[in-house]
Amino acid sequence: MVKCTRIPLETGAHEETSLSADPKSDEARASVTGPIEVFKASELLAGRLREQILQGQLQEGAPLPTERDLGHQSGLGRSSVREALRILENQGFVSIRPGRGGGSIVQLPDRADVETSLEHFIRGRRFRLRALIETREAIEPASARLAARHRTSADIESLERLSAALGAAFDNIPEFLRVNIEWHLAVVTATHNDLLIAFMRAIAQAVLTATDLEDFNSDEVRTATLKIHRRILDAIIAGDEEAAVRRMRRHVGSYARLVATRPPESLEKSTKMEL
Amino acid sequence: MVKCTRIPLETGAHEETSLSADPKSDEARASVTGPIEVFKASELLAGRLREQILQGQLQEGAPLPTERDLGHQSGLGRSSVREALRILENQGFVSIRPGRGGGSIVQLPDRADVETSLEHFIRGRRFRLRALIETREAIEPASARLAARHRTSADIESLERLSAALGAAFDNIPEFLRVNIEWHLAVVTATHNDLLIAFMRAIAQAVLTATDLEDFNSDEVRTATLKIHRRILDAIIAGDEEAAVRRMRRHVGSYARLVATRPPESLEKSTKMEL
DNA sequence: GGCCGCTCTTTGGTCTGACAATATGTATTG
DNA sequence: CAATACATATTGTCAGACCAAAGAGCGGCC
Repeated sequence: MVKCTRIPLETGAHEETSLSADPKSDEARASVTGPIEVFKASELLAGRLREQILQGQLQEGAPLPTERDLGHQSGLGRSSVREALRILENQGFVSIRPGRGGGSIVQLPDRADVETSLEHFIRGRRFRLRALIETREAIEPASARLAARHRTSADIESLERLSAALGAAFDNIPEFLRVNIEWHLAVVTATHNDLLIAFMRAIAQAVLTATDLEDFNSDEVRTATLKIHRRILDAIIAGDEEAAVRRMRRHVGSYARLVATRPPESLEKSTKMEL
Repeated sequence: MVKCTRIPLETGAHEETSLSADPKSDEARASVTGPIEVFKASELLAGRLREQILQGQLQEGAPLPTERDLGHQSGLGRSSVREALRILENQGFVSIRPGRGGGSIVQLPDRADVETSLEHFIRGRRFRLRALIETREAIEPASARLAARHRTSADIESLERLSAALGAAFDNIPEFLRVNIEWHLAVVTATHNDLLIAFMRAIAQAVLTATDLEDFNSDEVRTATLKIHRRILDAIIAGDEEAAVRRMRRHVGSYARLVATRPPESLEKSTKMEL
């Protein structure tokens, strides 16, 4: 039985290249063909299904055919179909459940998928503390502005609760740091901008572990943190965008300066360290 | 042969729950066990290998054992091993080549992996034009500052080249928009911050298609674009962070205002439209 | 001796068929 | 009628086979 090329999908790398055409010009043949990409059957099937999902031909919640049916329909074996589904599952396009009535149901990638991807990226490239801080300085002030613009009463309530929890954890430094991150996440959540939320959540964990082992959380720093948090939150509640962004910029900026003035060794330590 | 539970990996969901313990209290048994997560063999293996890579026990460039060897070592069948490798490949942790001397070699997820993930996310959730613009307004001004701080001569050269190309494409609107995006990408690239670069690249394509079909690219708008680009670039070259961030903020802000004042229908159109 | 081409071997890519695990539906039985 | 047991559909996994790709090594030719 023919193996590869019998796939009845539009392969995309099949375009009738007519190898027998123009066989004379043997020299001066300067890269008529770009680097030919070879696609695996599973990748082709996954791509095809993904495109159907993205273009709305497969609605969210719709069930895909069973693995065996997909195999018959596409002319592929079950293992190839399964690998395709594994790809889609990993990318967040289907969720698969075993058992009767199970199968693959269509969904769209959500924040969590982006977050794990970003998390892998950040964890993989250590050394990125500078990039993390710079990114925070980009995202958080803008988020404060958007939070002031879009915050709901639920957002405010959540922020107030976290603020109280932060004050209560004043003497428990690890807890203080944890709640602190949560507070910052709550600000970004109040933007109701999934893109910013996903990005901030992804770097939050990394920021936490980077700051955790540091001792630059003196009483004064923590007291100042509580104070500026209060003022930022007031601005957000009042809907004062300019004040919110200004105060948040100062807040994360002072943190960044604190990190920047640390002796390199301690940074070494924290960044090498797990991240 | 035993099937599932014989996996010699630390399953993580195996913890000796001792089903026979305390069989008397039949009522009032309030959730002793959280929701038990069931892991597939391929997921376990993929997770184990991923962790080894992230913790440096498997260096970048190191070859993994062959699929058959991995199967023997883990006690799994080859199909399970292959599905695990498909996951890792998809996440950017290995690259696989067929043929003799081929196999799986370890690598770390790079920008491209993050970008595809973000791209899927953005394409999946249409309706996100507001989020895209807000994110641009967060990222680009900050990027301008960092570009002014970290730009190299190569960055400047690239930006100058794109500026010239943008001027040359003044009358070719699609080309103008394309080069325009490239110019903005070049600014972010000059930050040398992979996180910001990945994020911007991911939204760039979406921004382009969202703005493409709009007619709010009048002569005046394009002329103004060229002018402000010049001024931003001057600030970046001069290393004037404050000017760079201020001008860039005005630039993307005016764009955002332009979009915001459009009649909703046209936004409808562009956002529904493919993205 | 050095280069070209052939074959050989290793490796991933795919198919097939079988059985296990799982979850739902349905009949059976007290 | 409810609880239980069985039937069934579907994913999860394994084993073995063969195909396809691509470097390794060998041999022949100049």
